[in-house]
Amino acid sequence: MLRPTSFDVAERAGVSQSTVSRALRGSPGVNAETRARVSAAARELGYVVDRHASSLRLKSSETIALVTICRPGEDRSAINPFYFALLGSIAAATSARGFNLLVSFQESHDNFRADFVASGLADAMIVIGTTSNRAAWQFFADAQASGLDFTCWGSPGDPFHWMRSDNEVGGRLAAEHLVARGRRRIAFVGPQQSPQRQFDERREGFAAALGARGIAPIIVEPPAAPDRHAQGLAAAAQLLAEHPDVDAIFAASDMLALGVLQGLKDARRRVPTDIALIGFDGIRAGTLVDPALSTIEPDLDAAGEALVAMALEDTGHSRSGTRIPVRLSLRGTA
Amino acid sequence: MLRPTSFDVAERAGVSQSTVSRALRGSPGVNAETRARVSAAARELGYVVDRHASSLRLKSSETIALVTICRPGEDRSAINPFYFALLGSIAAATSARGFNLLVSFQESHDNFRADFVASGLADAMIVIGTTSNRAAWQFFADAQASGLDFTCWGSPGDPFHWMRSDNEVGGRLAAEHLVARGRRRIAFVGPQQSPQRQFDERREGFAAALGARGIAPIIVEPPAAPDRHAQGLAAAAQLLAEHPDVDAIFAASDMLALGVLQGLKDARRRVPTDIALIGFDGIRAGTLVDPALSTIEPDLDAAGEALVAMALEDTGHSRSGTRIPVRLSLRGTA
DNA sequence: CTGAAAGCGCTTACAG
DNA sequence: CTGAAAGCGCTTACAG
Repeated sequence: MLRPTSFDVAERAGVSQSTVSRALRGSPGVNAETRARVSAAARELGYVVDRHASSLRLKSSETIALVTICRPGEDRSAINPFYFALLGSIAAATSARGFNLLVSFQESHDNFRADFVASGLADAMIVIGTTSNRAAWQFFADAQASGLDFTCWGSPGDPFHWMRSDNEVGGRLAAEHLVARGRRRIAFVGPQQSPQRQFDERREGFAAALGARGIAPIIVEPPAAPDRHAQGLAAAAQLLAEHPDVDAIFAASDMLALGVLQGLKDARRRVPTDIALIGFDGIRAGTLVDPALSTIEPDLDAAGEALVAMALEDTGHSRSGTRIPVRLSLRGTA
Repeated sequence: MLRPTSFDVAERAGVSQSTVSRALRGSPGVNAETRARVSAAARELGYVVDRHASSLRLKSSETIALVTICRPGEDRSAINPFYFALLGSIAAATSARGFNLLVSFQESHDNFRADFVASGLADAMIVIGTTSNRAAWQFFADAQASGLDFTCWGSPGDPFHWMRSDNEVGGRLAAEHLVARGRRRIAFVGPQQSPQRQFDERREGFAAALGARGIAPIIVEPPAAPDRHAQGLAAAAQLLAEHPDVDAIFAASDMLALGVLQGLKDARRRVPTDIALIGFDGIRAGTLVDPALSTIEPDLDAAGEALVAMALEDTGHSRSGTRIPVRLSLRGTA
């Protein structure tokens, strides 16, 4: 028999179908012996509750939908590994609740889609991914304006319920460390024109802490390039040309930092001897380069847990604005 | 009104509920004017078909379940990026069919789970992930022995329907390139005791091509270590100690190769001048190191597409054994 | 503590 | 071409 139903289990256990349902759901007030008999029958038949029937009845699917926004035309291996790691930690938090995780990578109007909750497929939606895809964030902003509710990672702007790293603290930690190591000609490399606030927050925390020590950072807007790594590479070249005496760099993300690192090597600058470097994100690839990248590392487990908790909260997203703690992870470059 | 139903749409459009269903599903034999009226009413109400009701009726969920096996205790950012990239390409292939993707990361008996199809949540299941978690592969082998059907990436052994890279060709391409560049003291670094055949295939293709040119490779079993990168690091040290005159290395995976590269640098060997290096997988991190890692790169788009097609086939997995094409991607190390 | 029955929101065979 | 009705497999209020 393919796919036995609760009626089959009932027949085998010699009880009614309603009793099977109650016994298997762990409802109170089912005789222990009856429950055991039902469980045995279910096991023998290989019975598994039909989730569609169950969800239809309960009006809840115990599923989270996770949308990851990509750059148009980008292949999957080029997606910033930070988002994959975040996806993994969201999956862990989802699974810890006994929920399922539906994932969707979206990049253009061809595949923008936000109806996971409307169709009943998911109880809540989380949106993460590149800040650089404006069409995508616009699509979700419009969806939210039409009454759709969801939670984002990052700072896509005002209409969203968001959750993000403690970016200012991260900037301050980087600044304090560089100054304590005697660096004085210090640069910040990061997008100034991003529609999202994350990079601004990192720069502001960094600049404020430097300012308190009487230092004004050199600010470098990365030149246009197809991805953050290429931007970092170009930014390093530009920075060295304009400020050859720079002795420390804080990059707004690890992918930028890895590009900067390559740019410094190409220019024969020694890292960290000549120039110290700190990134932001804590991606694994930072440990694979030489010297290994020092970075501000958000607590990803906490991020996944907080995103899922916030998405599932129906009380007006009271936790919107919660900050994920960060720490300075010192490896080779600073 | 929260979540309008097809009855609400019917009332607004002045037709019966069955007509709404037919119109929205694109059934033939619905008057064009009626269809337009129904579509308009649905749009106005923000109606979306309930997927649970629909799936229950149709006995099909248009969803693929993807299980990614992890190392126990490993955090999400440590998962081999190859599997994240494969996940992304599977998501693309799934989405191209209009299917949903349910993902589950599993690492131990605490969260092993294979009932996605049995519960109706998914129409098919794909299993990918680390070859090193024997308990996990044993769990899925047992599940398959009990009649569960699914498709795997890699070569977990006989009971599975699998799909994998053209590993022998990859080994041959690496060998031919190294010999053509004049290398003669050539090593293979890779696990010999893996329960999976992938690494063996890469070694066999490599050794056969070298053999045809009268060269016998040095075979290095990586020492035990917590992950492939650490294994590669240790393997490089061991290889240099035992065969200081080695002039080329083919590593069975990119993460191993990145460890080897670091080990060579630590030993002050110049890459590729003194020693050439080729990895396998084409992960993004290989482009971030200096020099960038040359590698055998499987066609991930083809892999995702083939895995989904195979999982969805119900005709006895006739495509089992299909090989994903690979190409030699020459970057800096060889 | 257990059973008969209603109903979740669809899809489609059947009748017209 | 359209409508009334059955039924997918559950959960639970209601009755006993």
